[in-house]
Amino acid sequence: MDEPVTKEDLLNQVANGFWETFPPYWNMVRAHIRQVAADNFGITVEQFHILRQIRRGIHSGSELAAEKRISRAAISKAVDTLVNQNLVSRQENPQDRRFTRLELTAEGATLLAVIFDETRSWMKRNLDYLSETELESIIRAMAALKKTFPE
Amino acid sequence: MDEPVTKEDLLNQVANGFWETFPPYWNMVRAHIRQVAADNFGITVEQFHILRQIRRGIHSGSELAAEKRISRAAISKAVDTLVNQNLVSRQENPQDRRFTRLELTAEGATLLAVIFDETRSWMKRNLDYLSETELESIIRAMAALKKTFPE
DNA sequence: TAAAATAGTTATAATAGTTAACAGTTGAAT
DNA sequence: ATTCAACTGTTAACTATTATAACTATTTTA
Repeated sequence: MDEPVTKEDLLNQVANGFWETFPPYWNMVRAHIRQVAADNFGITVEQFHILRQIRRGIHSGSELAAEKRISRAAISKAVDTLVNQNLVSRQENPQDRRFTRLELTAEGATLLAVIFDETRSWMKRNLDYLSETELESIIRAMAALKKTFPE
Repeated sequence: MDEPVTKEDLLNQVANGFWETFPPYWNMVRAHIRQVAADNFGITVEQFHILRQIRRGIHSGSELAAEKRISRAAISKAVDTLVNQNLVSRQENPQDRRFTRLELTAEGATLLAVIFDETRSWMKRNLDYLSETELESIIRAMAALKKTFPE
């Protein structure tokens, strides 16, 4: 009677454990990004996320707003500052002229790659304390979590 | 040669998979909290986190600031609004009068419990699509991740 | 006991978000 | 074909959140 067996038990364990795991880990990563991105490149964590989404293939403001769940107006202003820093370019889309296609500039792509590399190294150093079995469970957990995303 | 075997491979899989998993999941949860907390109770996600930390046993502003990695001044103002809403009380600490001990009021504790319950139900509905094996891998992954936290 | 350190607050300024209103563009229903 | 609805992106006005710096009060330490 010391092992959880029912699915209900497992669901409760995940729901309860969530708060002690995800927010602290996420805060830790954010703090690292903030340090690397702000101290070395003068961009904020939020700007980093916008650059990241553009690299992922999200090229319109509305999609960015939906992804980050903030207003289009807020995205418009945030993109403004990235364009002023020459990290992002706006281009008219001839197919549908309502859209403005956002692209990383060469400078933006390089900056993002540096931050990603730095963060990957830091993350790997951090995870190196774990066993191969533990790493495998994290990989399986990530695959499972993706299934719960909407749409 | 289609299965990863070295630890280096596993570390890379975790570091690369991170971005497609943690930020979207965290955004999803945040959006849910925002909806429940804002629409029903008029508090923001950040205020919810402060209430949550106080319930966890963090009772001073400086500790809250360190945990959330924001300034003491910002915490002071955030606590102000929670006190004005009668969700948190400030009490002088006779042992060390520099400190102000923060406590949840009865109203604050109730509100927090309602949001937690609601979020747990939502999270469980969401995770219900997963198999027991998948849920177990998430539980193991959370335990592993905790080991990487500092201090 | 004087000096350094700590907790918390206030004032000011910058940043980032919101809603509302608007212009331009596209698609769809008559 | 034309009008109407929907969508994209922007601006304006406002609010909220944060940081920095200066300050008070208190405690610790050298």
